[in-house]
Amino acid sequence: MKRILITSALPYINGIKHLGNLTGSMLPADICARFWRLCGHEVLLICATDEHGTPAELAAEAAGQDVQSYCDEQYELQRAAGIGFSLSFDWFGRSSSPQNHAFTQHFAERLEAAGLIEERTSQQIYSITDQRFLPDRYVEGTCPHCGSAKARGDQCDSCGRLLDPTDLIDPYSTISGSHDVEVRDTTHLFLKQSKMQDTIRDWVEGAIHWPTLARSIALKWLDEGLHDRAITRDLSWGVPVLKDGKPRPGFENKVFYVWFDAPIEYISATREWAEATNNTWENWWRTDQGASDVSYIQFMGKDNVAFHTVSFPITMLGSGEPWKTVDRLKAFNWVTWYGGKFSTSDKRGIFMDQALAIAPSDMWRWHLMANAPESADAAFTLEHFQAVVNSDLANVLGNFVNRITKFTGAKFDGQLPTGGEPGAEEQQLFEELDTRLAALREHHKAMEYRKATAETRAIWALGNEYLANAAPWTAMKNDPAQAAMIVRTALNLMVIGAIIAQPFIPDTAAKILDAMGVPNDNRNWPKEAAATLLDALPHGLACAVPKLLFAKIEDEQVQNWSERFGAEASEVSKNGSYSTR
RNA sequence: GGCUGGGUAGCUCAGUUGGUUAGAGCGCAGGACUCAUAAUCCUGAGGUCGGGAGUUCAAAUCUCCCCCCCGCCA
Repeated sequence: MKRILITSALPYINGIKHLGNLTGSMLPADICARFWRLCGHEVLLICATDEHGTPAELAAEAAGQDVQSYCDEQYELQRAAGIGFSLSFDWFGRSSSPQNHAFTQHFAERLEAAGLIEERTSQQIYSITDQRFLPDRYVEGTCPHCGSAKARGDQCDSCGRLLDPTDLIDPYSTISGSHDVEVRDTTHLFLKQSKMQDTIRDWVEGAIHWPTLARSIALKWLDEGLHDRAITRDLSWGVPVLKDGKPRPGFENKVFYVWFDAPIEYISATREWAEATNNTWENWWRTDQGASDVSYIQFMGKDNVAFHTVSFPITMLGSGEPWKTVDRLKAFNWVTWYGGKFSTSDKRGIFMDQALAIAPSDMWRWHLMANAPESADAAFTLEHFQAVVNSDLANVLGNFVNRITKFTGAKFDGQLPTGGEPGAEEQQLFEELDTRLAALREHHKAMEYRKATAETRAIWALGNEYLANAAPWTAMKNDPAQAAMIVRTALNLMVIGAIIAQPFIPDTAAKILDAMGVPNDNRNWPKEAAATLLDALPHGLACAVPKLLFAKIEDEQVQNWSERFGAEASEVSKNGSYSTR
């Protein structure tokens, strides 16, 4: 039995996530976790909300709430959405937890002790109206190079030049629009990433199980040279900065930067889980306390790769302590809404709660993984969703289950028939199933979910093919024993089809397995040869006809959703808000 | 401007270390069956593999140049 730690990138707290966010980390992490659990391994699946930072404060303000209660509320909404999608997190934590405060402060302390932290003073724009320092992207003004009036603090879109907010002429706050701003000195803790250059390079070069995309991103950062980064901010909501257990002098009104404390929450959330369930977190994260045999897999969107392959490892390795670092990681591209970006402000796209309100979670899970943005961005369209769901789920799987269970009900009194012996037709089926099961397993191990769904579907289709070839309705007339054997084989095949479908469509798979009375212990990933698997159910077993598994999606529904969610070939806006933050 | 990734049948995508007639699903056409959610099964049509040049007995697959798309970085 292996021990497998799986983390999903943390969804940001400012509202329910859209389908793209779900597809890029939370859903595939869940698929992966479910697969390995079915294989009998010990899995710990961790996720949490990422709650700190300016966007959270502003979102709370916009909602007319204090940050704490805003986060409390949003956390519950996101947790509920996760449950709605049957995401099997062992723990869904919060980066604002006391555990994360403690770990974040601990890491900072260790990094300082290792000589990797120093205080530096720099100039930033302070908005008197908003009473806060403005992060680069919240300052706009006139570009000193090209004169464009709409240059952002980090970059001018007009001439493409990178800027420092203090370069801007007549800067103003994008929060309030106020020009009542000034340049102020502010002191922050800087993490001397440059000193970790060689350590990180060695570590990345030893990471042989990473996809090339992740490696190249990490190496690119290293080749360009790591910059020292400020890991604190002038905010009140976040992890306080301490020195010897007390507020650090000069940092009373500062907190750690959200990107510093967020990944640490992977560890903290594990601790939250351990404390709540009477388990231990150390044997998952400390290689000196049992974590050396843990296999750690991370899921994330492409935009998060650098933080997971460089920044977070610097925190861990820089501490000088034996932390478990990532072994394998899976990064996804974007899901787009009809080729454009999902956009909250333009009401374009579907969010997790809305999705659940219009179709069952299994439909979304299946479609999103069958079209996962693994090699490139993938466009989500309602028309494609309808086509895939109707074909794969309703027609191929749903109809197969329905036809064989109904036939059993009508001709065999609803009992798994006995009698008859498998022949050439079955032999061929066994061989094909063996081949396909092996392939499916490999695709899951490789975390290739487009391929895994295609293979899963092919196994369901085997059921329809087999019935067409074996034609039990014909055999029924002249050779009842033969018909019994065919029906028995098909019912067993249906159960295998449900068992292997569990990672993708757990709710539906459970309906099928429940109807067949398959006990939980017998729902594990199939290991035996097909010949054995296809006569595994006890003869005489009562087989119920499950309620219709999938109602087809009608054209009128697509039409209706289209109008509701702004489906149209949207213009791709360069700065659309896709990211979770 | 630099760097990933992508550009393969109408659509969405596979194509391992270069090697016999380039594959799958959907869609389309024809046929079969009638157990089933007018579902299913079989067969077929359809591609000069973004463009050009080169290496090779042989290139979607390697090299060079160019064009287009998403993204990251400067």
